[in-house]
Amino acid sequence: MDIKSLTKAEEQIMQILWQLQDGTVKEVIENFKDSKPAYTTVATVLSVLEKKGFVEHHKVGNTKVFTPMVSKTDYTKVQFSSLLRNYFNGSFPKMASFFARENDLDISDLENIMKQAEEEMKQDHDKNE
Amino acid sequence: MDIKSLTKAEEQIMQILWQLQDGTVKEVIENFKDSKPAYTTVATVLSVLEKKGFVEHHKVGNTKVFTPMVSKTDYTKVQFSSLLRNYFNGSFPKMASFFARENDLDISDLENIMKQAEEEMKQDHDKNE
DNA sequence: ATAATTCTACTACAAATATAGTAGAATGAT
DNA sequence: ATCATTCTACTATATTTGTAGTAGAATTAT
Repeated sequence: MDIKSLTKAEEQIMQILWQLQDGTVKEVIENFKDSKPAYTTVATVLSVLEKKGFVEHHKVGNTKVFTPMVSKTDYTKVQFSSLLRNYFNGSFPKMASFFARENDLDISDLENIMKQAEEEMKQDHDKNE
Repeated sequence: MDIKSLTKAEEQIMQILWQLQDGTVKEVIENFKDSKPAYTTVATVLSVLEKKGFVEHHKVGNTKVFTPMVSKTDYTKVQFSSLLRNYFNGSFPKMASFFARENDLDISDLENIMKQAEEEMKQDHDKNE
């Protein structure tokens, strides 16, 4: 089965879980930046995420600890390819030039960016940030 | 007011309108690749899009011709920045290295890609594809 | 001008999304 | 043990999304 899409609320919670590695409902709430949603709201979304295969849980005492089953990297792949396909004709150079234009960068800036990308590549990028 | 997000169905129709420049319900349906939705389905989605400010229409005879009010480029900006921000820490080099890894590219491939990006930049990219 | 076709306006409705309340079980504090 | 707290399970509900039907107006074909 392939990876489903996340809704806004679901994505927000996955972002927190990816960052925490895993967490309880309570911990997820604590990591909400802005206004905290109700405990039950988060619990409900998490159970939807579980149904969708994005998380699993194990119990510690009577508390569920949720763990991502889809890595941020895997979900990134899906999102990235769909953006590339639908908005840049599948061409990464198109995307790069779009970025350059949007930020008023010139050729030398682009070259600089490539250098940084090379640096990034040397690191183990699989832990994602 | 800033640009809202598009749902799947809405996005599909916007993609067609962006491609056609403008079009009637009928023309939009004709441009559906796979199974064509009902006339009224498309009409309903278009009126939602109008409410959201994504399209406007003028009449030709008694037929509505819909025109995008948000350009593909503007919507691309929103989508692109949100992906960059949420999945690459806002760093384009990170995104570039992600792309490189995903496609087993090495440094020289990346340089090549940059060349292509430069070429893209020389063209008038505002008409988007 | 009458029939067939095409569109619009309005309405309908099931499924998904976003959000949260309540009741009661489990756990912890004194 | 009893009270307070914390969690879960289940239920609830408003809103949005996806999809389309129906009635009737406008247009086109004969």
